[in-house]
Parts: sequence; C-alpha cells; structure tokens
Amino acid sequence: MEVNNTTAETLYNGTSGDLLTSNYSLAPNTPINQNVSLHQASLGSCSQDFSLFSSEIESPTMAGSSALLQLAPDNSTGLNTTFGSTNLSGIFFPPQLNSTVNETASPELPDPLGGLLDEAMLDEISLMDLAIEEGFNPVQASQLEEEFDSDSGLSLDSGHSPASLSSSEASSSSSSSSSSSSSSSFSEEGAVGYSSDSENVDFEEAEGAVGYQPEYSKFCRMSYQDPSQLHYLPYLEHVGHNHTYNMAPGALDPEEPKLPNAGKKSSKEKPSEFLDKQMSRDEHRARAMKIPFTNDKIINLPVEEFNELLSKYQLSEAQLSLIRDIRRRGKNKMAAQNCRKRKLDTILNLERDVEDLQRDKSKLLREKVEFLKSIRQMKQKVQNLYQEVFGRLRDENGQPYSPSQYALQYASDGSVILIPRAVADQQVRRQERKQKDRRK
DNA sequence: TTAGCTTGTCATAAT
DNA sequence: TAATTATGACAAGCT
Repeated sequence: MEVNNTTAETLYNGTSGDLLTSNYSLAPNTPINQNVSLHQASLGSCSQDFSLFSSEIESPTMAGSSALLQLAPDNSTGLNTTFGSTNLSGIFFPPQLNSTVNETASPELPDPLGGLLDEAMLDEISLMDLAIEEGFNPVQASQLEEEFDSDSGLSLDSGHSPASLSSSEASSSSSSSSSSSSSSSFSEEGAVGYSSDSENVDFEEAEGAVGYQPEYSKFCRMSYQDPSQLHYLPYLEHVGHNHTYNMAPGALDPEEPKLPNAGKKSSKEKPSEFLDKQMSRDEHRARAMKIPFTNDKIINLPVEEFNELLSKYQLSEAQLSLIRDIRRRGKNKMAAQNCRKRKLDTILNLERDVEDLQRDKSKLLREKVEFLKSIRQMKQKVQNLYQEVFGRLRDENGQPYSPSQYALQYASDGSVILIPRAVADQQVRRQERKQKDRRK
C-alpha cells in the first residue's frame, strides 16, 4: 500500500450533476486531502468470476463517469505480486460498522472477501473433501471431474488381472508318479499354469511353470504341491494333504494303504508307505483299476493326444470312466488353485489401492489446510489494505469518511471508488442472490 | 476340542 | 456339442 499525493486527480473522478455527488456531498473538484493510490490493490487481472466487479455493480456508480471517488491504480509497487494473478479481485466493500466505532481511527472492518472466498473457493475445496470422505461416490466423483477437470488416474489396477491361463493346458501338474515323458506337449515336471510368489521360486524352474504370474502374494502358497517334491523339502512334508474323504468304503484297491496316521510321519515309516500316503485318491484309484498310464498324462495331455492314448489301449468302461473323472478332477483342481490365487491377488491389489487412496486423501487434506491458511493470510492482507485506504480518505472538510456510510468498491477496470454504504450493501445482496440462483 | 486355514471336489455357468 | 475354464460352496484334513 502506497500513498501517493501525485495521483490526486485520479482519485476523484466526479462530475457535476452526478447523482452520488449530489446525494453525498462530494462535489466535483473537491480535493481529497490525501489521495490514495491503490495500485497495490489493483487487481488488474481480476476475473469475470468475481461478479462483485461486474458491470452490474459498476453501473450505478460508474455510469457516466460519475463515481465519487476513483482510486486509480498505477504501476509502481504492487500487491499484484500477491494477488495479481489470482482471482482475488476483492471488492472493497466495507463492513457495516457499529456506530460506536471510532470512524477516524482505522475502523474495524470485517473481511471484505469473506463471502467470495467462502462461497466460491471453499465450496470447491469442501466438495473435494466431501468426495474423499464419502468414499468417492461415483456421481460426486464425476462432478468433481467435471468441475476440476480432474485427472487422478486412479484405478483399481485391472491390469493385474490374470493373463490368459490357457497355457495351463499345455503345462502339467506333477503327481507322485514319476512317469517318463512320452509327449512333447506337456512337461512331466508339471506346472499348474500359474506361478505365483516367492514361495514358488524354488520350484519354478523345476516345474517349468508358465502362465499367470502375479507380482507377489503373501497369501499364495505352493501351487499344486507335488508330494514328490517333499522328498527334497522335508520341512514341507507336513503340507501335503491327502483328501481321500470322498472315497466310498471299499472303493479303493484292497491293496491301497490305509492311513491311520495320515499327516503324521512316523519315524518308522518306510519310504514306500510315505509315497503311498502322498498319492492322491485318484492315483490310488488309477492304480487299483490298473490304468496303464500316469495321471499326469491323463490330466495334462491335449484332448487329441489324450484320445489317441485311450485308443491305444483296450480299456473297460469302468476304466474309461475313471480316467475321464481323473482328467476332469485334475483339471478342476488346477483351476481351483488358480482361481484361489487370482482371488487373493485381487484382494492384495485392492488393499494396495486402498492404501494409495488413503495416501492421496492425506495429501489432499494437507494441501487443503495449506490453501486455507494461505487464503486466511490473503484475506487479512486485503482487510488491512482496505482499512488503511479507507482510513486515509478525507472528505472536502478534511474529515474521514464514515465506514457506516461509505464503502470502497473495486471496479473491473482496476479503479477503486467510494460509494455509499447502502448501494454497496444492495449490490452485495443482489450478488448473493445471484450466486444462490446459480447453484440451483 | 475347537477354530481357522488349506485343499480337493462337485455343480454350474461361461467360454 | 464337447471340452475346458472359472468360481461358489462344501467337506475333510491339518495345525
């Protein structure tokens, strides 16, 4: 704020016959004791958004250059550095002061920008905050997007969706059998077409795993555990479940070992008994039915090769039925494992997304606090500026203007004018009505 | 003994 | 139409 006595002419722009002049005893050519340059407050870049500066406001006072006072901006120092590029085209509407206020001293002026900032800017911030706190209602989110041209880029990372698992068709699962390879179309080492986390790393090469490979999965366990692998990893021996519950009594081969201590490896247990325990129900069945090829092949051979294989042998209807069941169950087992891994990975991805969103929310809230702080400081500066300017104005008698009767108004052309308080209040009310209507 | 977890299986729908 | 895949539900086994 700079007081400049050389700009007296610009401070007063009244003309004879001016309505306000006549009404408020500010005759043209009446010198103002201290002309105030409001160049620092000249918000030349004020935007049309601030409707208080609209022509509608100007009209009663500026029409016909009849403003009582025009505090023209100049180009010296500037608040422009503070406000210049913003929309803080503050109207210097003075507050309605209590009549007891000492009018000559710097009057206690309420926030001249309060309405504007609260209504326009803070509403947007609140809307954003609401959207965050309410959990991104799609409607609100889209509104936000429209309003702020948001480009958050948030997504649920569907890119993590599993790749085609069709490759599992060409892969194989391993079983306890260690049959020799007779087909080039699948790996005897066995894989489920789904390789997952680090827990599988030790097996990935051996299993020749292909297909879906999630980034990581703290939940994912060994994929399609091969009991035969337990020989190499004794610490995992306890993991090998043997779900033979579905077997009808007597359905198994009489030779099939009973499992009185299933899951508890006895130190006296022979390796062959342990192997038997690791065999699946279908493997026991296949052995009981004397199926002439391995379950690996039954499950993993492509359908053409599978049918070819069947045609090479003279198989009974019971054997064929069992083979088809083994194939169906084997494929479904792998499918179930893949399905579960996918599900867990989806959960992990969603958890990660939630963490990301929470981080974003915290960041936005921090920014909001900073903005509010900044806005508060700017409002205080404008208020101080208003008080200083208003306090320096003098009428033709050298008396200060009463804040209860006059107000400063900042016009869209950068000039500042002194208008009657009643007119200013009327314009404020009109402006508020307009804003309300616009919201509807 | 019980709870929670894992895994295999079935049924069914989708591909 | 057959084969395969995906997935919810259920049950058994394990810790």
